[in-house]
Amino acid sequence: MNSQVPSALTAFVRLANAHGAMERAFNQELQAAGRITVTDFEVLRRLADAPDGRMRRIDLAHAVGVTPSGITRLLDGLEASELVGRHHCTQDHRVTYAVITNAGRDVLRATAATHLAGLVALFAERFTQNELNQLVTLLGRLPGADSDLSCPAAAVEPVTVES
Amino acid sequence: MNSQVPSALTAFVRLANAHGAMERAFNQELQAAGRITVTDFEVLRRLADAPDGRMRRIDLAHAVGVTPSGITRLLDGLEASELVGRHHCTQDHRVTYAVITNAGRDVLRATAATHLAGLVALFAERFTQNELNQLVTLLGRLPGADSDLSCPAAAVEPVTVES
DNA sequence: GAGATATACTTGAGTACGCAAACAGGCTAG
DNA sequence: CTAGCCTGTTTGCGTACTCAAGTATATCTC
Repeated sequence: MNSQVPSALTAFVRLANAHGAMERAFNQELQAAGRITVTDFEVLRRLADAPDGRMRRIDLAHAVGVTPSGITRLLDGLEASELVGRHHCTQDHRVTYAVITNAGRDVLRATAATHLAGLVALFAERFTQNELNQLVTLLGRLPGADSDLSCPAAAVEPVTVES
Repeated sequence: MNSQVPSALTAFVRLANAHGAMERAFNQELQAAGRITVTDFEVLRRLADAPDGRMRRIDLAHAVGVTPSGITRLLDGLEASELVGRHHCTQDHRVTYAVITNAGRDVLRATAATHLAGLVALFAERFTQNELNQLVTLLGRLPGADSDLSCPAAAVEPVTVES
């Protein structure tokens, strides 16, 4: 194992371990607070921030970093708990929107308080604001980066949630 | 969503997305090269680097960031493909070691070349050596950090792999 | 306007974990 | 020496995805 390798490997391993540990911790926290997972939380957050509280499923999938089939199953659960609804696009019948419901916003509010506090505390304990910013920009260069698509193709038609 | 929060949240989201994207990419690469996953690779690598090519299962679990039950199932697979064997500790009958086999070392060699090259390339494309070091130290402060336990409680007794 | 191709989404089957509980062996205190 | 606790491991059961393949719908080309 030659001598150029180690830092790249270490970076990857640390990334993986940190992600695993944090995800596990936050999942428990969120499970306790509102019976949702970290990914569910991300979905609700994205929807709540999007215009009209809705997004195309595929954009949502991309935003939270799962595959199209992943978002289907994920939303299956959230639809079953009535935290999001679906809304068919009248212009393009291929696409359907995921729409956050009032119940969804309630759960988001209820969980956001403790979750975000925990998140902030975790980072505040270990980094100065400066270091945190550095971390964010460095992570942003990695593949799969947020791409923070500010929800294109939304805010087009009136919203009517079904089911 | 108040104004202190965003960088912590962004850090976490980027971490998650980067990890997901990289893991998926490397999994495909490794699957093609040697029918193993990223986690399998990590296990083989750790074992190969450990004295006598063996580690206590629980230390291994911690090192690669899975739970004890996770390591059991993970090693089930590697044992089935004869890439690792097991070795009972004669001093403490609770513990059993995972031992890398010759076949395991072969697979590791075969996959390491391309995998590590890919890893290095990925980082080299995006970061200077300096930035990479920064990233590594910042990530090292996150929970679940490597703790690089240099395999305590190993190198004690003669190794005899069974089945 | 008829294919061909691309996009959005769903479904079937499989996998890689996790948690909680069970169990076995070891350690300590009386 | 025995009762209680701690540690290492496995097992049952559940879940959150993945990939590959299938179905609609849209778009592009001639």
